[in-house]
Amino acid sequence: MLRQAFFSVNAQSVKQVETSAQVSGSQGKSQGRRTTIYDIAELAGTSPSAVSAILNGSWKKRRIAETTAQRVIDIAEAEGYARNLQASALRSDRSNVIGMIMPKYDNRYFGAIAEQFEAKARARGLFPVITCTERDPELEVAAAREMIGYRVDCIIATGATDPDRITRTAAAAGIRTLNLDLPGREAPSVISDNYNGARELALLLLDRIGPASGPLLFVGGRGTDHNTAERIRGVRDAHEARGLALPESHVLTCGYASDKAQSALDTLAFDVPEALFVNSTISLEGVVRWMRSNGQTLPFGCFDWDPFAALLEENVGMVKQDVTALVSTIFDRLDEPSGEADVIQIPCILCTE
Amino acid sequence: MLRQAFFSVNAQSVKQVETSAQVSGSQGKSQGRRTTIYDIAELAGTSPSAVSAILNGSWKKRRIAETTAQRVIDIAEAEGYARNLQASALRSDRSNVIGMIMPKYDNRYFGAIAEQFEAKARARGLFPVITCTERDPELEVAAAREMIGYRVDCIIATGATDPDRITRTAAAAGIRTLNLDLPGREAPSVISDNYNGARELALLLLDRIGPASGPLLFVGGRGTDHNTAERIRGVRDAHEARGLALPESHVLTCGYASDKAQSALDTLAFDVPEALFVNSTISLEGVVRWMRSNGQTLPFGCFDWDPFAALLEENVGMVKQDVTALVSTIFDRLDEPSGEADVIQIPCILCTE
DNA sequence: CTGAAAGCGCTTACAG
DNA sequence: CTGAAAGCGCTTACAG
Repeated sequence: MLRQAFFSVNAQSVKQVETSAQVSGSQGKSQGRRTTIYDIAELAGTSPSAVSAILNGSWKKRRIAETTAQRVIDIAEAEGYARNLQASALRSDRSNVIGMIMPKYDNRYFGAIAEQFEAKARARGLFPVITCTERDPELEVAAAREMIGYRVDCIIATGATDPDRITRTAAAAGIRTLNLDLPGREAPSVISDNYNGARELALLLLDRIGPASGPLLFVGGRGTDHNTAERIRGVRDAHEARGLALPESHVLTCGYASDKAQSALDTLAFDVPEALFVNSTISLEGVVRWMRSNGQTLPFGCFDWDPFAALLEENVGMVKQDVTALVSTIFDRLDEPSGEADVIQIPCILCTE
Repeated sequence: MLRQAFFSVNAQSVKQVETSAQVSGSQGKSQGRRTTIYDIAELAGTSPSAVSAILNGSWKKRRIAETTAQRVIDIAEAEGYARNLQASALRSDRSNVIGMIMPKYDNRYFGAIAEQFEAKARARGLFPVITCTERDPELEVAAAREMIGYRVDCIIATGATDPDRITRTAAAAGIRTLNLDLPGREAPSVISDNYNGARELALLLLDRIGPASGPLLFVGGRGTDHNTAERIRGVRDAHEARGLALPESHVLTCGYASDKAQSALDTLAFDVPEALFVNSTISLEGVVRWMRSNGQTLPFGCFDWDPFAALLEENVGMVKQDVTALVSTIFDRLDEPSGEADVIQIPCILCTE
């Protein structure tokens, strides 16, 4: 670990830092109180009420003189005024913060959801706040409680293990909840059409390996979660459509961690089938690692898309969830009046490469 | 798009939703005011001050009767009380929120930083808040301003285009700033040792293609950003160490988007060199797409690691940045007294597979 | 040892 | 049309 003055490693600029330390040191606390609307009111020769209205944009209805408004805005700028949004939220009972709870950031699906959620939230004038809870049910409610404490306007529970618990906790504080990716019974949900996505991908795989070839091996996910259950149902129906059966032994719901998938394959009690249906890119990491270390090159399909996994030679197809539609639909549901606790399903896109 | 009652698609559970709509409707607003410390004080027959102390944990120093404390805690629980953290922060001038600004969520490096940042923040009793700014300098300061408005205790600017602007904006409100991944001159920074990581990877590539083979092609990144400049310097020095020169024409700093990398290769004015040094997994996406559509299989090395890209046949090596060390070092710097604006560099890990 | 009171920085009906 | 005043839900010195 190297420790050095700024850019000193860089041959291009050996210049030393001069002001920085003092600057950051002298600002803030030592400079005394932060500027408030009272300071600005005094400076501008008007009332705090007027300043408040001008600075939060509600002044058009207040018929405040254009010149006063401009003066106040200029002074605020010059003073480096930053409205205290906590105080504002406390008083007005609207935080303008929208929270999202997310399991992980380790795949493109959740990453894309996070980015689009933030963009859409900002477009509505809301401040987006995301927190990731590692698929841990306790952490999920703890994070929800925290967001409730900060009085967010709404919580979107993405891929939550127990969305209904979050909904009930939030409801007790008068805060709405919406479910994304994994459905709940007590709040509106938007999820992918897992059944049809999985069914199409399974048909593609079965037709690739040919009619005489046995059943697929399903790898990954939690047997208890709604999406995995639906995908298994889709895979099973695809088998049936081709006159095959999917035995229980061929369904390895070993969880989402990649090691789990790898060791599930290592300890398989029978010959590995001719093609694999992998239930997430995370599980796929373990599957491909297992193939590489066992000299196998089995065709696979994966529910969820990743740009590099798509380029692997064994890849037959990937199901890409329609993040744009998912996120925009969840924002539409924010506007629904009462909030029927039904679920909207969004079709997936099958990417064959 | 299907819209349906919960689970009605699912053959396993056709049960209809009964209570949900009413439950979420009757809670909150319609139920009247949310519970406050005054309500609880009345219920418990004690003072709001005592309730406040008990519920925020400061009561040990206040020698409050064990029984009173327990009674208050039970009542709070029963009433579904959620402390208003805004009010608490406003009064105590400590929000206990720590903010992070992040460019994107579309690669494993930033995803891992986000997860570890959150874990470490929670371990310190801080509420982590991340917001992603799409490499847009204006959005970066806008997001910083927003966080300042909510009076976060500290902002960590990760991979920021103009960290110093964020530092100055925050300093005006008395809020500290720390830089991660990309350094600034006006706040403490923690970054990867880009020079040595790039140099080692370039040596690996050069030795792979052999002594007679020409220079590498450097693809991706912004010429203006510190990390890219350092990596180019490392690649250049590696060439020199092998008695080669890296011509300017072989440095394609075409930005971070994958399309940019692809079209930079498409419009290359000379024959493509024998191996590529790719300056991020995002650029690598475009590079590999270009190779696939041009029937090329050039060995590449990439600065940044991705589990699937690592398995591509053309991959020679990937530089994995040490996220654990980066994040724990940035939290160490949070504890430093004044805040020297120097930069600490963390060595990278070269993954050859 | 405990509670009453002031005040954090805003917003917003309300009276002038 | 504008400003004084009350109050959002807490915390914390301070007096009893």
